[in-house]
Amino acid sequence: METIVRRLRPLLSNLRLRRIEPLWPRTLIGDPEQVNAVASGRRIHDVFRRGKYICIDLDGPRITVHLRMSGRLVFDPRPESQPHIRARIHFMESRCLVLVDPRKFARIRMWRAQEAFLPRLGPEPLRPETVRRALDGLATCRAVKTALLDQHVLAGIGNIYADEALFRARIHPRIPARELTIGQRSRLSAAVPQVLNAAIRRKGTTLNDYRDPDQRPGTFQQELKVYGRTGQPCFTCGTPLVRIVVGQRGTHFCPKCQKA
DNA sequence: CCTTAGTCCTGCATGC
DNA sequence: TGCATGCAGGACTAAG
Repeated sequence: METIVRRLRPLLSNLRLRRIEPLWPRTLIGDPEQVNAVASGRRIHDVFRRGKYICIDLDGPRITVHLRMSGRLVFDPRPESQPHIRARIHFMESRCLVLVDPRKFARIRMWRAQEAFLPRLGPEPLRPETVRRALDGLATCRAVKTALLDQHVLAGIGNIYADEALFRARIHPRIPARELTIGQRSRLSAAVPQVLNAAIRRKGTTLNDYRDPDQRPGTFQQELKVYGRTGQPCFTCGTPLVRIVVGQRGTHFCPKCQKA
């Protein structure tokens, strides 16, 4: 999302919104007529990211886009276009931002200025001190991996990056969050921002669907140590990596480096 | 409040 | 080859 926002910001700044056109009804939350009545004609003055939400601030209201797993944004697509277009955001300047999403999970939402923007999200996990504070605030017996994925605890960590951070911190994903030792907390606090910032430098992780608004893939998949490597040897110790389910999520780890 | 399970969806991998 | 089946997954909601 960070990579997408960085690409999107210069493309969208100062454009004036004409209309949001949902093609799959559930993609746009709320009544399209009302949404457009509020948002139409307004100028974009900021584009940024909060957690996994892309935020587009107009003069007053805010548009958020959540791409979930398979969503993509395409700016000014060629006329021949592509399948799975779920919504189009049209601008007065004859430009267009298209949401493509095979699985139909992505959502666009308009927020009025006076209402609280976004769900209650935890802090951004890009600095060790922030992550450390969040981990120390956890009194939960849930698995540490489940806590990392909880957007109320920290906002923006997805399944891939949770597995990668836990591997780098040498922590078993099922350890109850409140039972983490001081050493484990320190290692995880360092590992989470390390993984996320490295992925941002590599412009994201492209496994199947992910592309930036210019349709360029990321390259962080080359740096993955455990995610999607079930049965392959651990880069540290050679032990075959294991896949389990934690909090209904596929979870990849090294049974030797990440002891229970 | 805390936690878990179910829901939404389709493309792709797998197996017969 | 063709078909059926099962699985993945982020956030929300309902239920325990």
